[in-house]
Amino acid sequence: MSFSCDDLAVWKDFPKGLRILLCDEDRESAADTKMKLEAMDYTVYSYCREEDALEAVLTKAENYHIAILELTAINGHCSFKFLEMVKDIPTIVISKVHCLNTVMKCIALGAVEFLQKPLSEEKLRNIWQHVVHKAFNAGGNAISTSLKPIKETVASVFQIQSDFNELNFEIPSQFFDMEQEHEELNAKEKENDKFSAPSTPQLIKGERLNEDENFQDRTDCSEKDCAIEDKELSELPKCIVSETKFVDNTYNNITVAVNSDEILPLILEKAAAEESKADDCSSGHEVSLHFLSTDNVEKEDSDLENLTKKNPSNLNGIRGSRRRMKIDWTPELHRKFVKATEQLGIDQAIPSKILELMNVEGLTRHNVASHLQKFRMHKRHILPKEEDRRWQLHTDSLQKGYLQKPIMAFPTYNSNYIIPPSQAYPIWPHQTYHLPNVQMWRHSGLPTWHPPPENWQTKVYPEIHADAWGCPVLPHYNYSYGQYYIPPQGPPVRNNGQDVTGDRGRMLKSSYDHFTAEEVIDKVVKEVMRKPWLPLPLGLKPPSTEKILSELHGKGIHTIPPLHRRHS
DNA sequence: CCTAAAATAT
DNA sequence: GATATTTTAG
Repeated sequence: MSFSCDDLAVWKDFPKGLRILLCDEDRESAADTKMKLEAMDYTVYSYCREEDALEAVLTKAENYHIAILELTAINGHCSFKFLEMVKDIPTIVISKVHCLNTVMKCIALGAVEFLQKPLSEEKLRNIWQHVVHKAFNAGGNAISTSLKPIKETVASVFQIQSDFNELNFEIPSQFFDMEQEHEELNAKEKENDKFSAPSTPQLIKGERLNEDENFQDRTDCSEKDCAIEDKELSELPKCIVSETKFVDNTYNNITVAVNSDEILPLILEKAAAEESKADDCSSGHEVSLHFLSTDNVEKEDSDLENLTKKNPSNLNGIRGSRRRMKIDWTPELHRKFVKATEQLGIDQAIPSKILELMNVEGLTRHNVASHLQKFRMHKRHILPKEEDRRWQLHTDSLQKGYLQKPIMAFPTYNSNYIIPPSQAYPIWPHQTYHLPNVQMWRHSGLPTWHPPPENWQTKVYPEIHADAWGCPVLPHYNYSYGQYYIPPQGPPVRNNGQDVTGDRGRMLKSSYDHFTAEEVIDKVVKEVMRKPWLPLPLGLKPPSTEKILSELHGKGIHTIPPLHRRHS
């Protein structure tokens, strides 16, 4: 049970009765702290050993609203086990240690605050705010009601960057992936300004603003004090360190594009959903990024509680994850990508340029590079080398031009044909379109293979795209499976609604006119190979035994084990 | 900065 | 288990 806004709403004399887990090895200070807290009508559960505290939390996390953990350097080393493991309870670290590195690490590990011992009543008084803060962030009412569109969000992230320079506070570069993280960190600063987080005079943020030295130079802490050395800090796994940036990253209902599998993606996705709604209305069709998250927007269960249940892998909380938000390569986005790629031509189509041309907010070069990689692989798969070669032998010069470029040919843009926006893309199946449907053949309007029309290159069949990534040719399939017949045009063959193709046929339904010929073939081949026992798709004639045998013979296979002959 | 390959997430 | 995307490494 995570603490939510609802809980807060019914809590009469909040924060009285706040349940605090206190873990301090120093009995004296523990007692002192406990006393102070109890004076404020907090309920304190005190532990001396980290292990005990940990066990208590892991057993019954809902028992505690907030944790106060003392960090002691033993032989110059601190244990961060608690911070590492406990993710769903706001944890305040208290310590005598005060070197920035240690503080940093704690924050990186998700601590909501770092308090210098000895603790004063003053420092402890406002710790309840962390609980509230968490409740707000738990996806309750406040958040769901007024989400900003993601575009704005992202935009704000970028604008903020300029503020950053004024801070004079540099995060060691090893902390961040240089592309965007700075912006994200900054967003945090800005957000903080808007809606101040619980803080005490010694909050890190304050230090950042005032400190003139940069982080690396900040080694003024004595060796004793500084439990963690720079080296160790720098060796912190990025995944952990990068979490720094989303500590307290959301305030109020404003969202910042940062990493978190839990809350933020949900928010972002909602925002994205809202935006796409808006897009539907306006025909302006700006491409925007859609971030994927683990959880489904449609479901309105945005409670942290629910979220955390769904993701038991990490010990939950707002600070669970590290991965960058996934980008949903929607058909629209992909279309932009392809367009940019086309425009650049094969030589120039590199991530940075594509990115530039695409001009999509928030998209990174990495994203593009990755997509490009996939795109190329896709091509490669569709036009395997060997087939490629064969193909060349059997085609006229017109086509050679395309195919000689081995794998990743970027055909020239075909100006003779204007692709209707509605049909031209997506070139790939989108996640939501799901699987190959063999019956695509019926609708695809693919030309009968063998005699390609002379104007092959310029003629575009209704549902074939002048795909940027290769000629819409179907070489190898023809080769290995023999001829197939597709009604050259006209309405799809329905066969009186009867499903001649059995199981394969059932997969019909998606809109295959979104696919290129290649893709259709690719899918069919895959499907057929996956379930060879099913009948071939309508119009696809199985190769004759003779053909197969001679083919195998040509490949040096002269004997066929009985099993392989069962169909003959 | 680019690409390929490995790691992860879905 | 396959696929999509991110991260890492060269």
